[in-house]
Amino acid sequence: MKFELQHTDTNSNARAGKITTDHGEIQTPIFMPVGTVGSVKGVHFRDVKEDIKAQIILGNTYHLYLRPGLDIIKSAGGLHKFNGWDRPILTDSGGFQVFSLSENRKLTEEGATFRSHIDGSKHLFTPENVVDTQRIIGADIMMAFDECPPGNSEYKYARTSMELTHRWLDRGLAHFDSTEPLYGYSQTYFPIVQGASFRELRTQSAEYIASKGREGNAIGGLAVGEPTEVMYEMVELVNSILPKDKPRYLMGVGTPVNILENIALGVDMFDCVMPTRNGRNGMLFTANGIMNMRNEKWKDDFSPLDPVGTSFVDQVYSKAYVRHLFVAGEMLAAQIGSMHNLAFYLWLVGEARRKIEEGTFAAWKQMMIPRLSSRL
RNA sequence: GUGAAUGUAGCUCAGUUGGUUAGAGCGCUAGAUUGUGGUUCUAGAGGUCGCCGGUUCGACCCCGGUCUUUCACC
Repeated sequence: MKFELQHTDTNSNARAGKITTDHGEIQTPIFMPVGTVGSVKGVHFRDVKEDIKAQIILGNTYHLYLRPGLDIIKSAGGLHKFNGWDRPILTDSGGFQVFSLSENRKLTEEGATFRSHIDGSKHLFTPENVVDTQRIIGADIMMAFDECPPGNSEYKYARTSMELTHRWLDRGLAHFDSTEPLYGYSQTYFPIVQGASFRELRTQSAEYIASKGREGNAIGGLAVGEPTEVMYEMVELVNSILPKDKPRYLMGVGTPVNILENIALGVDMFDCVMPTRNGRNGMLFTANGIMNMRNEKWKDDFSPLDPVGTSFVDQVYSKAYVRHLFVAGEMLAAQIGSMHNLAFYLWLVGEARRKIEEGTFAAWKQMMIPRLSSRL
């Protein structure tokens, strides 16, 4: 993987860059649709590519390991071959899911034991076997196995957790560096900054992660319950320490406003379930504000779903029809909502990139923020 | 025709020896959702308790009448 920093904004820390992987290039800043079990829920890859214009998607180690399982993915020749997506894939390590989904999880120095949310079976994830799993999946970018403490964690817990994450990182890196990709293309490994909402811990963690000199770095443990302003404060602090010539990935964030604010702070990569999960349930983000498509007020509004939207669904379907589909519980509603939101997110980061290249990003961001958070 | 049931929120139903602002689920109307279990939470609106009369300090509840629906019998 290579990263080329192409433009830096004059009035903020926003940057435009290019990541090159063996599965193609990624223009940053970028949003990565979440494809947990190897699919972007409800959307064909034809549309993810051509309509939404996604350049990279996520997969999830925890989910893919449990189902369909590593034997199947290995037999298929990796996730790209299995699901037919031929552009880059990033896999989350499963650390977050072990803590948010599974039952009876137990942390030890060795790793995390947990019970599957599917059948209750018992499993152990370690920094080493999570590398092996991501080798089998064949992710272009794999993530370190970390612990993600809640946003309201106390200092002592946050510090203990961060220190464990750092020790796990060293083990994961050692294993990564001593193993080879399985399918003939290169893979890279991003470490993750933790430290909850404590400046001191975030500083320590960012310095530790930066010292590893990897090809890209991630910021985890944010947007997990802490106030939004605290998230921005932590990102600003961490980005002042992480190297400028490596991509920075803010995990799990966020709303359209969160994304613009964090681009301004120098973040290059984002992923979030919000466009898909909320889209499936009728909450649509647009350049002019947020629409809840279940609202009664759309029942006889036959204008296009989003007149300035870039997805075909925005022009082909009316608001009234989409409301009808949501109220009726029609699966097409979920598909339309997901496509619209993802296309909008990709438009948003693409537009941010163009404004950075033009040198007008900061002003554009200030103009956009009140619009993005208004309700239609 | 006779007998027995039934009637409470838009729907399906609880309800108390007769006691103050009559409840639930679903639906409806809104809000939430940040490294995804195709969701899940939260709040709100909505009822002259079939109708008429009676008993009682007080009736959704007891009594009489009447109408509705259902079942059984002749």
